[in-house]
Formats: sequence, structure tokens, C-alpha cells
Amino acid sequence: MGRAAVSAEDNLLKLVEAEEPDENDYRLQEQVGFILRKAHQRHVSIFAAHIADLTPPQFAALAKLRDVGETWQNQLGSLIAMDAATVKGVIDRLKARGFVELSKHEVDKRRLLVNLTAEGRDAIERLIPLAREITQETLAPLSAKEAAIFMKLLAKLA
Amino acid sequence: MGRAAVSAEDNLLKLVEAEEPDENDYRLQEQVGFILRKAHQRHVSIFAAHIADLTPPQFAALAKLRDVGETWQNQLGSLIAMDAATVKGVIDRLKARGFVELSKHEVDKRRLLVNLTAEGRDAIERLIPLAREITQETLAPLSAKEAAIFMKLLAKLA
DNA sequence: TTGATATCATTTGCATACGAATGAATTTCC
DNA sequence: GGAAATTCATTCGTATGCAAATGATATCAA
Repeated sequence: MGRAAVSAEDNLLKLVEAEEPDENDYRLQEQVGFILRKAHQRHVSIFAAHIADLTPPQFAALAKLRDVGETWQNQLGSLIAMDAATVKGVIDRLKARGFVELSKHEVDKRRLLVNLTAEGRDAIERLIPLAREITQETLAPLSAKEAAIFMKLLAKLA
Repeated sequence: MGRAAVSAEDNLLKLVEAEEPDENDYRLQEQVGFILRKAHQRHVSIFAAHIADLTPPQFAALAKLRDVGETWQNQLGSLIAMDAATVKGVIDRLKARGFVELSKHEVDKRRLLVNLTAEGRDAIERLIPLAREITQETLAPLSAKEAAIFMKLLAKLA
């Protein structure tokens, strides 16, 4: 009797409060942000296993310079989704490695031009096949069809 | 004539080398790692817009402590995908904020126990509704059905 | 033309993230 | 029981990542 009455009250309470997700629980492991962070971590780890001497952001900078040729630092940053402060550090380290060279824009004196050196071009050409493997291994848990769907949805989200 | 002959040689060469993806181009923007990084960036930005005074890793630590109660630092780290060095920094900052308290494990003297303070519990309870909004906004570019598929595939990948 | 804006780059400060090395405590195994 | 291996935590070094402030240059508009 007592238990049944309490149970009825609980159910009523639940109905009344049912506007909110209601659940008192919150499963961190199911939140998209948490899983995105883990998926990104896993990819970085796979990347490091294939390409030990370069980070993903450094690789991105070289790959994009290969695409577009010489450009100024902030423009490169916007092409690879890095703000000015971040891209500066990346380019500094690539310069120290001899992979890029810097020069001043003749007309617009604000711009710092970045370009691949011969060594940088060799490096990116050599690494691209490894990058293809990295992409494959990252997507390995998915079937080809799943991977295609995932990439489409991920692109929508990014 | 000369051009036609060269073209035929080129085609033959392509067939011979066709084991590799062959393409000389490499589209960074289409690689899963690059898009994962951007999607993660977008989520962090949405998070910050809703919860200004806490980072996603800090939130994750509080949310997980709410789940499992008092536990030792490294265990908490493994539950939220942080290595020992990273979780230490996160917990240090949460302690400085008064959200967690630390104590020594009576039996195993190596363990540093972490637990929510009353203030920490209040904070996480207050923030969870905002976190639900963050999840929704992050997934907003997808329909409900797409979001469900995406979460399933993302979980496979992470 | 000049005053207001905008762009480019740098610097500082803070917060992950992780490899590697270290030391203390515990567990395992012979 | 004791040596070896493991676990827990800390520290150091390096590398993103971003907000905010600053200074130099360029562009726009009144």
C-alpha cells in the first residue's frame, strides 16, 4: 500500500516535470563533445605512430603551402584553421627545421610571406603517402559505406 | 605524333603505378584528422559560449566525480581520457577554485583521492542543463536522424 | 586629406595534451 | 621473503589553442 502510493506520486511528479530532459542523470560518455575529444586524441596518436617527426598542425601547414604556394602567415592560418598566435608558433618551428622560409611582402609591409623550402617540399611529398595511411587507419573501425556517411556528417559539423 | 606517343606512355605509366591512390593531389580539407580537429574546435567554442568559467576538461572531471563519487586522481583521469600529467593540472585548478578536495587513501598511500566539495556539486548540477544545450547546439547542423547515425559512428571511431 | 577602421603580426598568459624521467608504494611471482 | 614488475603521482619539456593587448601598416570614408 505505502509503496504503491509513493510510486504513483513519483510517476505524477515525473509527468509534471517532463518538460526538461527530466532525467537526473547525465552521461558524459555519450556527449558529442567528449567523444569528439577522444576521437581526436585517437587520431593524433595514430598520426604520431606513422609520422614521428612532425605534428598534425605542422603537417597541415606544409600540405597547405604545397597547395597554394607562397602566402602570408595569417592567410595560411585561416586556411588550416589556426588563429594568428597559433600559426606563428607552428611556422616558427617549421622555419627552425628548415622546411619553410620567410620573406617580406614588397607592397604590403604588414605581411610575412611563408613558402616551402626545397627540403620542405621533399618532406611533404615524402609524407603524403603516410598521411593517406593515417586517414585509412583512423577510419578503419568503419566499413567503407559507414566511413563515407561519417565523413559527410562530420563535414557538416565542422 | 610525338604528343600522342608521349600521352600513350603516360597512360601506360599510370596503369603500371595504379596500385597507389595514384593521384598526385592530396586534399587536406577532406582528411578525417583535419576535419575532426575543426569539429572539436567548433565544439570547444560553443562550450565556451555557454559555460564561460569552466573548460570542457574541467567540466568532464566534475561530471565524472558526480557519477562515481570519490576516487583517486589517475583513476579519474582514465575515466575521462586524460593521462596522469594532464589530469593533475585539471584537478589542481579545480582545487584552487574550491570545486574538489583532495585526501590521502588510508590503505594505499600512493593514491590521491579526489572528491567534489559542496560547492563543486552545486556547480556541476547547475551546469548540466547548460551542457545539454551545448550538445544540442553542437549537433544542430544535423537532423535528428543524422545526429543519431553520427553519434553511433563517432563512438565506433573514438 | 585625415580620422576611423580594419588587417597583419607579435607577445603574454593560461589551459590542455603527452612523452619521458623519477620516486614512492604496492603487487606479483619465484 | 625478497627481487622484479606494476601502479600512482609528480615534474619537466615541448606543442597546440585561444583571448586580449599592442604596434605597425593599409584601407575606407567623410
